[in-house]
Amino acid sequence: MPRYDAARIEAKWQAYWESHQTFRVEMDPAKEKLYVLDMFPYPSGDGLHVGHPEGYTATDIVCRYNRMRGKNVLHPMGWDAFGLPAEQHAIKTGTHPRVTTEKNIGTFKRQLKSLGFSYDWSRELATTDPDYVRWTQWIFLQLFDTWYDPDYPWTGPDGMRRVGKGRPIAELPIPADVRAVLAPGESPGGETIAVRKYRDAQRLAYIHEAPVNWCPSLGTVLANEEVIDGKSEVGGFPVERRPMRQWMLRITAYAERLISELESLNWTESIKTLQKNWIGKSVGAEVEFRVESSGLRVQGQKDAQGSPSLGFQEWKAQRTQSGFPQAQQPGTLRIYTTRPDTLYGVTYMVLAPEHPLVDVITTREQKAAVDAYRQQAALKSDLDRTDLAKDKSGVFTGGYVINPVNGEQVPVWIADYVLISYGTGAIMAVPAHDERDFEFAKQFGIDIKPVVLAPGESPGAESYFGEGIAINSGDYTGLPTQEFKAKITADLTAAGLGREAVNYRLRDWLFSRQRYWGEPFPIWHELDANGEPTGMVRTVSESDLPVRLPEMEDYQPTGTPDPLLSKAPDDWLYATAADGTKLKRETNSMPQWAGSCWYYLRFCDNKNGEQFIDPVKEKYWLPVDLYIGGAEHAVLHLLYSRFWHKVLFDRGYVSKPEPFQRLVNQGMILGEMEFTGHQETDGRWVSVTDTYEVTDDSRIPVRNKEVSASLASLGPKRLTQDQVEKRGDRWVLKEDPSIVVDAKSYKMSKSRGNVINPDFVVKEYGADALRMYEMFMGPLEATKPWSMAGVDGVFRFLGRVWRLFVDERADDVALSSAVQDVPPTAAQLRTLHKTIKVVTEDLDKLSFNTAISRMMEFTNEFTAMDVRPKAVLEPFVLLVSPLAPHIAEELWQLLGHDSSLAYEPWPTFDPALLVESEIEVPVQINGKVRGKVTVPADADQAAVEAAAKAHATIAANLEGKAIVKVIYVAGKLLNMVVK
RNA sequence: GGCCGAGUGGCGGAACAGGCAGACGCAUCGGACUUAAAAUCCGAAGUCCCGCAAGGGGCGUGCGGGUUCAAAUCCCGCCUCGGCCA
Repeated sequence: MPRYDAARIEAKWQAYWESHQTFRVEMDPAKEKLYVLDMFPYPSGDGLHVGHPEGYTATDIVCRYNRMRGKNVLHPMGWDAFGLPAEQHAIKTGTHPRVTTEKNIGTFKRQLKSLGFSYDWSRELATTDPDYVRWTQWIFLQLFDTWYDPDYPWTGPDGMRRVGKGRPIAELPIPADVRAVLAPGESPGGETIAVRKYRDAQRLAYIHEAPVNWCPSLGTVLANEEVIDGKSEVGGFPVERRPMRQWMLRITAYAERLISELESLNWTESIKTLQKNWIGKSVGAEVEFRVESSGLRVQGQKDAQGSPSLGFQEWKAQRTQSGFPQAQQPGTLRIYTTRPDTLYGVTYMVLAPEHPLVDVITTREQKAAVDAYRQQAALKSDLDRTDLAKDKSGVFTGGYVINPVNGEQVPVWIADYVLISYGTGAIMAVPAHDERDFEFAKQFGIDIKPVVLAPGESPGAESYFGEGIAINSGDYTGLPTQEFKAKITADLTAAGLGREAVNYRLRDWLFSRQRYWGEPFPIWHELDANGEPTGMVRTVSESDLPVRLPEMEDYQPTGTPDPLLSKAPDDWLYATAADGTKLKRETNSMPQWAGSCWYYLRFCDNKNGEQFIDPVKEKYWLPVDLYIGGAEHAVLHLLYSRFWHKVLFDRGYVSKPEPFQRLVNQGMILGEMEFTGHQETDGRWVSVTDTYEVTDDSRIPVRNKEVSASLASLGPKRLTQDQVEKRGDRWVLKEDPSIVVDAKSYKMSKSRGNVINPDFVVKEYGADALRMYEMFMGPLEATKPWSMAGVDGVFRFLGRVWRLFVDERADDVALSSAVQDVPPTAAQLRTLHKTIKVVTEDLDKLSFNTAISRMMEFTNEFTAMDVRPKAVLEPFVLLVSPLAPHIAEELWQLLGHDSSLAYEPWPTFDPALLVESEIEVPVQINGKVRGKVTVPADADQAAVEAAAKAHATIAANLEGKAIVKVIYVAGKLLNMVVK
């Protein structure tokens, strides 16, 4: 009984592809290339999830289809293998993370292979491979060796003219005053400490003392996303803000290009918007306010120009001459604002609590309060500080500055709603026209001074946050916001008091982790005679890469903010340079993002021992033509890789400015739909809409979704589909339709117990059925719920395809007698060619679900036929093959072919064969379909009209009415408007 | 609160550029095959009303309006859900 036996067929063909190296690919300049990439997975201990094969199947279909279309297809797979879980496991069990990782990779690889994906496995790589780490570190050295010159005009290999380029640090001009600084024993013109420091401060990879989320209880630093309400997401332990020495990557230098060069990419607008919003460009102005010189501390202080403290007017006069300085000068406060048009409405200033000027400006009387506030603010994360819903807090410093436009004295506050990392870390507050300033001023009783009038309004409103017409603004009064901004920015620039400034929400990338299981930095710190760091660093030479991870005695956190690698053995940690300098290794490690930033490059040339990629191969394979992965990486991963790519581009290592030409996010797969009822302890059912708020001694019925959280105490109960039915737009209990139940699909999660294991599906239904189902569920990009019954449905379809060819009642697997070498009929040819057309067009659109529908229709039609011409079935097998490759190969072989169909030419359709001789035209009266008429395909309007009038129902509808108008859409529809 | 996306039968979904709403699949119901079942094959089916029936009619794409001969599709105003950001 040769039934469709997925297990047998799939094992057979997977072995065939492997032994024949069917999908091995090499560069071939004679052939057009196609690079199709999946976001490689983190090999977790849980194994593959049904969400993974969704994207992988989509890319695999595209690859198999395009191979048949003659493209040279690169389709690799690898592992994003550094990551926290393996290290957490090491902390618990002492198992080396590499052991855990390799084991997990083994599982993932077995699972992926069982799905029959046409990867070129010879290109497999893991970010943890020492050979890969070597080049990740090498790229880090390029970042370290690069500074961004924002004014450099150049034309790239892509032919585009740009201003701004990442250039070798050796080309960085050293200002004379830096060159002039000589430490004892240094001679002019050499590599002085001052020059080195100057360079280090300009590099794309630089060391920065930055406040981070330090969680003492967990012994680690946490990412912002891992901190909720000032507590660790895991365990709920307190988290401190604490400044730590960190490696940063200067991604902000590329912010503008990361926005503008999105333009040419074939990504959905929504992902582009997501990236743009993340980068968050704003154009405004920097303005300097003079610190009031009557203040105690400022007295006698010298200002920037070296002259004794000047009065406000003299200072202004001097500024008009000198222009706006590059950096904030002593005796002034520099702020960033997006609304320079509201300068006349400033009633106070706010410094971030960490702002260095706080120490200078705070008066003796206020010092205690300010110190206390700073301490308290240090404990909060940026997220908590800017949360709009929270009460505003702040303290007056006692100091004042002078508003440059009107000479008014303005009090200076500190408040944690201003972040040190955004703009200049200080703002001018205009409570009348900024929501947060308004809330703050209300709370502390500060003046509110309206200077913008909403269009069409009359004065009187206390606050207005939009654009409008200026009032109470000196000579600027009457100007619309946009004009005002432009004019005052120009005036401030001319007066040396301000300048236009662009700011980004995007921050430089914090690139350090205190973990073991990550790439070590190829960096040495110089030590002085006492073994203390001098602040000078040097790089590990390229020939000494990779810097391997040391073997550790254990993986327990240090209990201090010191990275785990600081516990490494001394022979790893210390060295002496050829010049006798004592060196200590950098002990931070790189974040998981690092490895995933450039894996798409290495796939093109994964065995190269000389270079991270051969430029010839880079030119041939890049960019990635189609990149598919989850939307959770829509921002960070894509932004980071684009940034690295652009640096490599500027430095001449890659020839294309962008790595991923087309990007598609697959939607999330939810668990099966669940029906949940809620039951009282005594067994009575409670409607979801009638939940009870449980108070101390009574239950108050409410009709309020918000309290559904309290349902847990009432005992939610899973119901089966036959216990419920739909009434209107809600689901109710069958036995008591007054009880409304919940009907919802949830995210798959271990705790909910609704996770589907692909191994199970493959075992029960086969890989082809799983692949087909994943594609048949709905559009690739949509979120959609899993349904095991749906898997069963496509499995039955594959069985029908099987029986189209194979007689199940025969003893051996052989072609059915219905499959004959006879010429197809015109109708059969039409069906075939229509199927070829639809499937081809759908695959081009990644519209897999409709392609499958069409194949089902084909199958249904031919199942009914006793004679099935081979000439029709053969092309059909080819159409099926990208989606269900195993069964297709098997049927192809049954049809008498002795090699894989993987490179058979894709069937083409003949439009002439699609033409029908007769067509059915729906006939409408006043836009409502009243009947259909069948006419020859070439019938003209008159013929269709005549046929329509002869139609009984239509004739009845026309009776006694006058035809006012007739609309005829050729071959599609006839609409008669009657009165 | 802001930005992006989505709401179509019992369920997943289809409908190209405004032209027959519900393709295809699941679940359901009926029939055939079978001693019986499974499997398979054939068929019915948005919903309400009229009719013995063939058939005919009303209502229908989250809600309310609008444009049009014609709206799931375009416009205006809402509601709900999802994602991202705050």
